[in-house]
Amino acid sequence: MNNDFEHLARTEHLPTRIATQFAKRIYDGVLKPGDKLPTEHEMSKTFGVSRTVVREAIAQLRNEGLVETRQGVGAFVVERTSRQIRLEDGKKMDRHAFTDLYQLRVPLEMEAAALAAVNHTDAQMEALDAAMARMPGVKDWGESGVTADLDFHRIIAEATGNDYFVQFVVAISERISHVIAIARAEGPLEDVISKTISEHGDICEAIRNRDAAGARAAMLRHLQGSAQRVGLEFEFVE
Amino acid sequence: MNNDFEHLARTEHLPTRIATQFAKRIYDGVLKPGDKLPTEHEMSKTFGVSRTVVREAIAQLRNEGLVETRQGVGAFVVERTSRQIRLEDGKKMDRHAFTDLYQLRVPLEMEAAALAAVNHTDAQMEALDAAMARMPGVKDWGESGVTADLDFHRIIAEATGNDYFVQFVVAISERISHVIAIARAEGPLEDVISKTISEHGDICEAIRNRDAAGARAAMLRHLQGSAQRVGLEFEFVE
DNA sequence: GTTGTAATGTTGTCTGATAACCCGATATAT
DNA sequence: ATATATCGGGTTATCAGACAACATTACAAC
Repeated sequence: MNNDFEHLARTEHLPTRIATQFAKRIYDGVLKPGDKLPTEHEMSKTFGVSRTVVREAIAQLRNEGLVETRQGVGAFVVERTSRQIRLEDGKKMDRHAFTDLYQLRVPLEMEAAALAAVNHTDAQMEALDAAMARMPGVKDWGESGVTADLDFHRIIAEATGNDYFVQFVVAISERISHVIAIARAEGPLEDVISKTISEHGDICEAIRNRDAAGARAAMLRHLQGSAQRVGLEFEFVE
Repeated sequence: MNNDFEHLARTEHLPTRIATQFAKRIYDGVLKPGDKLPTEHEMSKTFGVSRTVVREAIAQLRNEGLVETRQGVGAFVVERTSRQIRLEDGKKMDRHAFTDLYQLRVPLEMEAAALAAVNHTDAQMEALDAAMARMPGVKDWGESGVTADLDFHRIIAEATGNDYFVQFVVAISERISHVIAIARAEGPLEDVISKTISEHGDICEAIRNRDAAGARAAMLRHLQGSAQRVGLEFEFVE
């Protein structure tokens, strides 16, 4: 069987090529929400591939939240408002991508800290204290250290009362922390930990006092300190 | 053939059930990065489903960025640092989810405006002016109005020089704008448009003058104004 | 007019086969 | 002895055709 994809990347496998093609049509508005995609049989015929491949392509679109399938009926383009928010990011985590991601992280976490200061519950404050209490026990910056740091940031995000912050902060900080754990620090470990604890403490206190501006500032100092400890420059416009 | 999924939701179709199961194992650390998944044949046998289903399940995991497959070798759990950033968001866009998303948008776009003020190129400034010039022609807040507004915000994001901002801002503002287009405004359309133009103008000028703080403030005013025009309250901690 | 039923089209799943590919083992050549 | 070439087994990728499950529509029966 001949296929019609000579103009596309040879490396990508068939289902991805087809899915990409339809994704483009959807984003470009050629296929509008509610529109029905061709049947699997039709697509199989027009693209010159087996139904297996077509099905996998459609599954991909479904996973990306672009279409939804109904058995016995067909595949339909979903409403824009109910699409997933997702970031493609094939990029390697080189130094450049890393600083860019860090740059995005900063305003998010600052705002999260501010909102947490205003909105946190008593239970969340306790959870934050508990997370802090775990820090001094950290002996290396492997699993336990990273996890403890991650927990701290996640709990703050949760204290905003806004689930979007939790998802974004967790996704981003998780990714960054693991890089940090590898790219690791200049200077002795004790210094890193003690400084981290001290900065976390500042944030903690500001939140406890429901001091939004203070929390924001403390978070900025922490992120700047953390970045500096791994020898990273990032631009934050005052 | 009998299957072993009675304990799971009956509604989900087979591939999703299997994929979910493996995703859980990965997130729980039972399967660590680098680990090899069972072969398709094995999984087919142990789960009591056909290889078609297994393949689709694996494709789903691959789309979620959790595993990567190598032809002739197998499927492997990917490193955490190279996983996609993605936000699950099955939620309906009710008023509550909308304000939450808006709350996330604000600090992002403020920072984007500030960075754009510092980093923009001449070409990007021209693109911004061009986008502004298109606004007065908007007659309704349907396709053209939404697109023009979206363009404005996207160009600012691009002017940060940081691709992550582009992706986040586009994903979020796109989603919000389409809701706004529907939920539409109290008050006459001319007012909405003229106010939008005026606020965009302020942002534009601040960016032109490379006034980061001004851009940030102007963006905040714009977002607050925009929210207010659709009768939305949101919390932004000063 | 409503309800039951058959027909049809579509997605979901199954089965078995072939092609493309990777990797290690063995054989061969230098 | 080392390097290279070839082969074989295992795995994923794709193909082909079938049946099952489900939705929609049209039509028949009441």
